[in-house]
Amino acid sequence: MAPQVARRRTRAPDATRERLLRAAFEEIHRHGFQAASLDAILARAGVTKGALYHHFADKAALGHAMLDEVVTGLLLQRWLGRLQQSEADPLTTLQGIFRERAERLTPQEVELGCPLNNLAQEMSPLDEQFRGRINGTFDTWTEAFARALERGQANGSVRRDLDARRVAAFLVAAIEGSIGLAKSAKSAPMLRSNLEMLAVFLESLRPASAMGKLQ
Amino acid sequence: MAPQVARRRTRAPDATRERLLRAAFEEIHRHGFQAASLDAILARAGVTKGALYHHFADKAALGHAMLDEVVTGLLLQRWLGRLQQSEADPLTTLQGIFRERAERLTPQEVELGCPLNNLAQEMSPLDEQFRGRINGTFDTWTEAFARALERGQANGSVRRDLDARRVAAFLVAAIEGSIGLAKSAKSAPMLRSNLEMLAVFLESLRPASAMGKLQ
DNA sequence: GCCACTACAAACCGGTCGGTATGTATGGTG
DNA sequence: CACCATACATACCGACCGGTTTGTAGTGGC
Repeated sequence: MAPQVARRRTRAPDATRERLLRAAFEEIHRHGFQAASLDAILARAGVTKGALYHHFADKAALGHAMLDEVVTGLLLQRWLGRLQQSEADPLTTLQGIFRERAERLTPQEVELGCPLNNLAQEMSPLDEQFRGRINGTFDTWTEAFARALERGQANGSVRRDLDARRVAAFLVAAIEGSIGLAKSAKSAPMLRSNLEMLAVFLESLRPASAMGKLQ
Repeated sequence: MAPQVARRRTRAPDATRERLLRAAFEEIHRHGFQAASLDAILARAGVTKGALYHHFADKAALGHAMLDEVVTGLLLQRWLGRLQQSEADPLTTLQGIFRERAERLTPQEVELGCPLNNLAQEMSPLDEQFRGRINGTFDTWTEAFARALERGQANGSVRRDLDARRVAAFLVAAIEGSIGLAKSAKSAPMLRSNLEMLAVFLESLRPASAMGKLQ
């Protein structure tokens, strides 16, 4: 019943799966999860529905795998890649990260926004599985910032009267909000300005004794 | 061909239109614009497709009208209602607004997030008409904050080395990011914490000469 | 070199979507 | 009171959606 006339390439299941994940990422990044069409994803990946449903149970499973295997890694690499191995004090390191992100903005980042936050805003009220995974990544991110701040508190480079966890959560929220507003305004300068404001804000987290040499 | 058996109530075109706008607002707030079903909106409004397409050209027109006539007003009322008539200095007024919002959080606000930002994140890359309207509202909001800060700069209650417009844009972005992250975390305390952090941040915008009496 | 199983390809399906065609009840106007 | 534009209600449509079924080509193990 299936004519089977078309190309049949050499088999490469892992590569096929990754092509699907990447195509799903790109389609979903632009259209959102619900509005992303499987046919569009398949066309972009260059495979057929048979391949998709061989590798994934349904559209939701594709979305979950895409989150776990594409989005989370990308985000954590972008925003806390240099956080662990940096030898500077945590605030300087964070400022460096923010300013590096501001410099390296791609047009896609401004136009489409943060893939994690996009999914969060779309899916959180609709699907607990999505919300749980997304929130887990936000939590990892926040925890990493918080631990960096705590290290700074331990060695005296960060004010000790702060709740590191709450400051970290604020930073993540401000980053995502800045990306989102810049996307709505289609303005890379707006995003750069907000990231710079965050870097300046970080300066206010240094102990008073350290303020002198910086002003 | 149309049996016309059902109830036909008294005519009230304005009320019907408003019922449609309100139903659209609620469905879209939860599901997003693209995923919001016209049938669900009609069921919620208690009218039929004939009524909808009598009042609006298509789904997009309904969305645009809903933005202009429901969302924008709601947002500006929430976030800059008391900004004009307050007699306190602008920073204190803004702190009051943030803390009042933190106290008056409804479960719906935390679960569903900001309707304007939801639409912004979903529709900005897909539809210039949506993006333009949404961005206009963000702009009005930012401008109102900026003008309040400028008034403070004029009367000496706000530092003059700040770019009021950029600070205002940062505030709006941080607010939206905070709402978005709290929605993902399903956490009203997180939103309250972030709004409080913003209020504290505002304190740092006072001139140095005014710092003494506050610390 | 055959075989069993994996990794797909292609056709197909019911359901839902936004949108339209058509008809009619309502209520102001002459 | 006749008329007619307005304000709907209902039935219907093609397109597309996610998902399933069916068939088969590639491929490692023996």
